[in-house]
Order: sequence, then C-alpha cells, then structure tokens
Amino acid sequence: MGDANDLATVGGMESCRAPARVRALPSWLLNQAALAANRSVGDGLAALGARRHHFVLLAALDELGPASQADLSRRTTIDRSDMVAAVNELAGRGLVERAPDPADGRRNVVSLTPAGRRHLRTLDRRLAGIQDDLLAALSPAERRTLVALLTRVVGAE
Amino acid sequence: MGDANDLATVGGMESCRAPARVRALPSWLLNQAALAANRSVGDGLAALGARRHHFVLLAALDELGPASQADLSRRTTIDRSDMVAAVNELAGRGLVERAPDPADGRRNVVSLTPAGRRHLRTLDRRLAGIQDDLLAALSPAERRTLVALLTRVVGAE
DNA sequence: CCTATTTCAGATGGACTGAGATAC
DNA sequence: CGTATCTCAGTCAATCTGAAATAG
Repeated sequence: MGDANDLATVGGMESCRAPARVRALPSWLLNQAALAANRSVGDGLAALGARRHHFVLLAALDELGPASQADLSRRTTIDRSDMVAAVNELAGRGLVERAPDPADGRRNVVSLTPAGRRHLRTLDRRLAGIQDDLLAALSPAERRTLVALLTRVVGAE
Repeated sequence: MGDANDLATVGGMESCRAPARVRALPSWLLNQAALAANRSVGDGLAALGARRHHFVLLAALDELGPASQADLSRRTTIDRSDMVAAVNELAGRGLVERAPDPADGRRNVVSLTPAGRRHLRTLDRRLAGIQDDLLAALSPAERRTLVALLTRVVGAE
C-alpha cells in the first residue's frame, strides 16, 4: 500500500476527521451525529421497505387519528409537498387510506389501516434498536441528558 | 384567517412539530438540531460570501500547513470530489493557492494565502456567534456537556 | 501491472418554493 | 372576492459513486 496514511499510524481514534477548530463547533458535531443517525435510520428502515417520512406519518396518524394532509403537515416536519409522496407510497401498500373529505371537498382524509398500525409497531421496534446502537458510547443517564439538552435546543419542550 | 390552527391555540410551544413518539427519538432530535444549525451556519457564512466547506478547508490548511487535496480530504469530512470545487472557489478568490507538487506529479499542493488566513479569522468569529445563538437555551455548563456527549457519540475523542 | 491523485459527470435523498387546479 | 387544499415541477446544497486521465 501507499505512503499517505499517517493518520492510521497515529492510533485508535476512528474519526477525528476535522481540524480541532472544526471539531469544537457544536454545529459541526450536530451535523456529524445527525449524519450518522440518518444513515443508520435510513438503512434500518430501508431493510423494512420504509423511509423516514413513513414512520413520522404513521406515528402522526396513530396519535391524531384520521386527518387531512395539511393537518398532518402542520403537525410534523414533513412538507406539504413531500406529504403527497409519502401518502402515495403508504396508500399504495395499503398502510394508510386516502379518501375525499365529505365535509370539505378540498381535503383528503388520511387514516391508518390495521396493516399500517402493525407496520408502525414494527418500525417502532426497529428504531428503538437503532437508537441504542447510535448512543452505544453513552450510559443510560447520559442518553437522557443528551435527549433533554437536544430537546431544549430544538425548542420542542 | 382560516379555521385550521388548533396548534397555535394550544399555547407557547414554538416547535413540537412531531408526534411524541418521534420527538423522543435521539435520531430525530439530532436531525432537527442539525437542520437548524446548518441553516444558521449556511446563512451566516453566505453573508460573508462563504460556504461550510470553505471554513473547514481553511481551518485544515491552517492546522496542517500546505497539503495535497487527497490529504485534505482524509483530514476532513470533505469528499475528494467536493474538495476540487472548494479549492476552485477559494483559489478563484485568492484565499488559497494551488500549485503542482514538484516532488509528485500527481498531486497539487494547496496552501493558505495571507488573505485566506484573514478570511479564516473572520469566519471563525462569525461562527462563534452563530454557535452562541444556536445554544442560547443552554447555560455554559450545559453547552459543555452537550459538546462532550456529542463528541463521544461521533467518536471523535 | 497495480495503485494513487485529480477531476468530472452524475446519482441520490432531503428540505423547500412556486404555481396551477379545485373548493370553500 | 380572497384563502385553503392538494398536487406537480423543479430548485438547492450536501453527500457520495464511478470512471477517465495522468503519474508514480
């Protein structure tokens, strides 16, 4: 092999792939952590034929009951435009139902099917495992601390 | 205005834009926090005519001294392919210099110019302010805790 | 001959915007 | 009328892959 890997020589640090100045930035740390999280979640859900939006949408329906796409958009971080695609995909697999609202011709009422509810439980379990792997370096108390701090940063108190 | 904003009625929570199940996921919190961070950083740097990669690249050069693009890629999270664009942009503005390596015809040696060093300091200051805004909800001690926990999650110890 | 470097061309997935059609 | 909803087309920045050209 070549000659250009002084880094591997240094020792056991797996990442460290940034200048000290950069590594110290909360914004950079958040981005790197989110990148890893999104990769794990994306892969884990893909193995179940699902995407990130699917879980959020199913969970929202489980919590709110049947709702219009606009309502679901407001209650989640899914854009109105991406909501269309998410509902399309889940409806195509029989996990949600989309029906015109008899009370308001502009709206669709989206609702969970029994299969959708089952799928949600599957995704739920899988996601719990992924969170565990993601935070493997932290103790249970530290994980709680991290979640609490992030919750405040995000403003979702 | 319409009739479809029960959320605004509820009270003072600004976000909360996710089902409880979702809001509890570390991966979701990380993603939301990173989203906000990337927005702030992106906007703040754009106001200075810079991008995220510019700061990372300038900081790497400041820390390592002149280096090849491949080295810089290895030392950062910037892909070899995106490194080309970043160096192009910074070289076009006289903030870095790109010269063929006399010792190895495959490589370019990239180095900081005095203007680049000045620019780095400007970006540094701006970024510090942005981090402050980003973590406004946390005390100094809490910020240190968050950074420490994220550092361990990311594995950049 | 195999590997390393630079570069381009493009795929991918996610967040987001604008506008049209329809309904209130 | 103005506004809300659903939908589509498309932008944007970021991450990443594949392969070509060149050099060791």
